[in-house]
Amino acid sequence: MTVDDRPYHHGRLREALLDAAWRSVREHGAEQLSLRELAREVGVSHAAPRRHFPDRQALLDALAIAGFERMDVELRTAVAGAGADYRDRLVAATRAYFRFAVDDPALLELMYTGKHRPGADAVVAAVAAPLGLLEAMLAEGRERGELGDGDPERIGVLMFATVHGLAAMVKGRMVDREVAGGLVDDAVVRFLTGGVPSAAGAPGAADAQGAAGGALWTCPRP
Amino acid sequence: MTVDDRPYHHGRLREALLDAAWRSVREHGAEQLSLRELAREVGVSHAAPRRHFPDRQALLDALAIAGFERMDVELRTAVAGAGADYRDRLVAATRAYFRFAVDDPALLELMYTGKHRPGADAVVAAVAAPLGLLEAMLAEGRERGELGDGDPERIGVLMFATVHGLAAMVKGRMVDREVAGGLVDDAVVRFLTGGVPSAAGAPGAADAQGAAGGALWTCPRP
DNA sequence: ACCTGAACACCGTTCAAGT
DNA sequence: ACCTGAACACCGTTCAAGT
Repeated sequence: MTVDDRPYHHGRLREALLDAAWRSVREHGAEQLSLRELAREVGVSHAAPRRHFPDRQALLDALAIAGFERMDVELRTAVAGAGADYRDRLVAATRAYFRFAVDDPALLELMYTGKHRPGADAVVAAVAAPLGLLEAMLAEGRERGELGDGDPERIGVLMFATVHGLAAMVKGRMVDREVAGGLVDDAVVRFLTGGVPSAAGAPGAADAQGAAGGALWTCPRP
Repeated sequence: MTVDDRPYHHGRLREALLDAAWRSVREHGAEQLSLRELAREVGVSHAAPRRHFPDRQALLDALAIAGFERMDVELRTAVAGAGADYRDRLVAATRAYFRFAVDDPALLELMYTGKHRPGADAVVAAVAAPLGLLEAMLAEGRERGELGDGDPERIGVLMFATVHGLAAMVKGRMVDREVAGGLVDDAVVRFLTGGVPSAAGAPGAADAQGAAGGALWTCPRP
């Protein structure tokens, strides 16, 4: 894995630590992350990380910031690749958020818990980029007359809450990923068309429900 | 605070530990909880908790179970005190969940992370009670014809996602509690009437928005 | 400039021993 | 039956010292 006998003496330690930390958080959650284990994994003394991250929280903050940056890239890439139609691009954005949240739930949690910790200004600043995309898309929808009589800000908050909440339910094993994904698509379309998200059968959601035909909830009920 | 010189030798240790743990989690989160500090606080040796909780996780699980039980009580109390009208009772239930989630976010997180950990059967079982209430209320709504043409199961999942998501946004300081609470009421009513939750002005939500008049989001944007 | 090694104060867990 | 005290292996953080 290493090029020579002293692999991390030349400025790659910071990146190597972030890389190992990301894998550790992804697999075991931020709570389990151990600086000493990270240092061992990377082949460096336990005090070495201190040069790059003053303490454990600083490393977690850096990870959270990188997470928001990656989220922003993924959202914008998804929107750019969705073609010209406004609704397609909005669906692509919400799908990308849902996918990010479901694929890496521990990172998302780290991002939000890091954000509302006092003194984490850099983390708070990092959230502005992806949030700016949502705002821009809703402003565009308003201009295009795609939002009906709805208030763009209310639509934005409720859309975020719905997608975020459905992702949380998938994380908590209350609904299957595919079912929740179908509900995301459904909800977004209906937020635009003015229908209620709860009615059956939306453009792209039929197949997600279809064959299974049974219960939506996956948790045991009385 | 104590009756005599040996205050916790007679079976009250378990309750005292859970009580201290609940306060600690509520204030600093589950991650920060220290068994040794708890034992110190309660006035007992650091090994004493072991008689009642085999390890740290067992104490957290007991706390999660107690959390679901308390949630169930609060939901049912709220519904019972809301009068006879179906919609009032449904709004009362969602308000109670929102209130629980916003008032004690660290406990809620502990409850859900504890739930989807392998081997936590007792925690999984405890979630059935409050979820049963939601299911019963939607079944009643269907019988009463209050759900329009919507599928009760889809309405249930989406309502849960919306309320849970809005509570998460309050926790993350993305929206104010009052604004989110107004959106909860609004969304529930519109899930029933068949309107879209995003449109402006719902029965009980006007005042929550009103005076402030400004932005719904409370986080910095570009 | 970047990393090491020893030291300090904490932690969860275990286990023989006390009452 | 319930609790104590010592022990073990970990942890984050600090700091003088090495290259």
